[in-house]
Amino acid sequence: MSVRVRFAPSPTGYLHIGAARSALFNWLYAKKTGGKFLLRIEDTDLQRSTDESTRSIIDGLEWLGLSYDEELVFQSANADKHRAAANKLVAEGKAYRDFTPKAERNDATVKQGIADRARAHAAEGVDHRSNPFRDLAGEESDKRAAAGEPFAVRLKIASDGKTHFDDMVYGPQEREYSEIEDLVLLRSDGHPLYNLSVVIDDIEMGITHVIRGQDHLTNTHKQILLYQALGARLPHFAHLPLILAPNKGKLSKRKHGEVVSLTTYRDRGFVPAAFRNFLALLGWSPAEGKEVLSVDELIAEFSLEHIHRSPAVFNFQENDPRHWTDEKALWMNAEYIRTMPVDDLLPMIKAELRANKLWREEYDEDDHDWFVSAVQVIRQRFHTLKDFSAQGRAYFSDDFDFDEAAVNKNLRKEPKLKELLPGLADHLEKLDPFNHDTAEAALRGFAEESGVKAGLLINGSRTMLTGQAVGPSMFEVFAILGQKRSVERLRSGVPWFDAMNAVGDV
RNA sequence: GGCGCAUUGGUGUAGUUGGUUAACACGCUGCCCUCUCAAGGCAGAGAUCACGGGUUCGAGUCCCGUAUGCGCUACCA
Repeated sequence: MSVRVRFAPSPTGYLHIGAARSALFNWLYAKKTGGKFLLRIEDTDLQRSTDESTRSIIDGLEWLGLSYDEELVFQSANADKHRAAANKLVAEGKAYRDFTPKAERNDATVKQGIADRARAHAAEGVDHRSNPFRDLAGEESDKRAAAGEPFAVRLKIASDGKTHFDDMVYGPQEREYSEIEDLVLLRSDGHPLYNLSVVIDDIEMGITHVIRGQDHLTNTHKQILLYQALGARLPHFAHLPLILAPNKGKLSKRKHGEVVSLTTYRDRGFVPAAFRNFLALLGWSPAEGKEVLSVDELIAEFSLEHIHRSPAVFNFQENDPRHWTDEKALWMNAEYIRTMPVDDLLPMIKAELRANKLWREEYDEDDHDWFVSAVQVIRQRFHTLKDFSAQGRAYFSDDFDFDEAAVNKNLRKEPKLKELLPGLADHLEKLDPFNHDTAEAALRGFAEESGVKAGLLINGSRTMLTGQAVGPSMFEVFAILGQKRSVERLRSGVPWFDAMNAVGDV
């Protein structure tokens, strides 16, 4: 039987990186086994589900390159099937109507409420099979239902025995029935609940392997009971270790903000392949040590056996712009930016420049070769796509900012540069041809005849031409910017002439 | 409260029939390269493998206990 896996997020917000990783692992498993990867939106919680969120999930998967097979399934569309299944279980005596009035719960205190109730039950000796309606006669139950009395439907779980399954990641698991309450399948308003819906939908969609977060590990036992009650064949289960915050707590948007949202990485200039690669390494590692892996390599290397069981910490420092997300993710992105095939990178840079009004159509036409060579040079030290429009701005526009510290360090510190730089411009202007080597010879010659170190002119030029203190080799910069712009910028004197006497504001 | 899962340097991980100085990547430090910053090369710091017992000639690897963290326990998903 061929593999069918699914990613089943609930559309109650942005796509969380933990969920994105689940999607990735499901997708990789499908590709690895030649199976199908399906997407199901679990929107049964109507109050909290939004179209916007669904949109962002789909966009996020697309951005990561995780395309799904077959039609997108909305769980809410199957509600009737879920209800029918529950009613069938009632008719078969495998589930029962519970006429106990619904207890109101406050979302904020549920966890505490659960613990309190459990403690109280233990103290009073109340067990999970003590529901008074559990063994209500069928006729009586039908009569009360027909009379319009509200009821929830609960699965009737046997008093003795245990469920077990062999998790593909966590190994053999078992749980006593006595630990499991008769779970509610249908709310008293007829609304099907999560455990019922997933099981029915997974059966319906022919899912063979359920790969999801470890937070569902213990729920699996309840779902197995449902599969059995429904007489359905069990899928294989594989649970994934959770991704935690640096303090080993839960990673949540509430507490940690946008670092946990996949779209943040897109918006902050990540190359999708780089982030996908990084995500793949959270909780899984390839058999061989190699960590930078193309999609094809990921697929070839991927196996559930190499997923490990302890939770992974997603390392980042809040309030520190330099370490706003995991350093390894940042490194991975830089690695991709400087080493990936330039043709794959170009469209992303184009989009970035376009968004900042720095794109010119000539870059696709007459100036294409120039554009490629400029990218080849500057991408070497960039970390995100954003850098192309920020630090890289001077390569694409004459309107760029000067870094204050760079101006102080490379220009203001040596007043002689006020004359030297225009002097250098005069020499460069005469060059024919103008290129890396001739520019270097001219600069070094001029430095010697002026009695100054070449480095002084080089660093001064860097700041005059790019506004920055750091960047590629200066002669490469001259070559990229070309003779005309190099000469103009050397003569412009903008950032420091005026500021020398004045207040220092550029 | 109960049940479950986990615990290897700061982080991600390797180590899966128990057997040399616990390996790799990111990060960090230093040196080289050099016009700056990266990249790259070289060198280095950093782990009594959560803790305590036990089994064994020998344990990160097996067993028991403890602690800590996380998850589940709901007419949430």
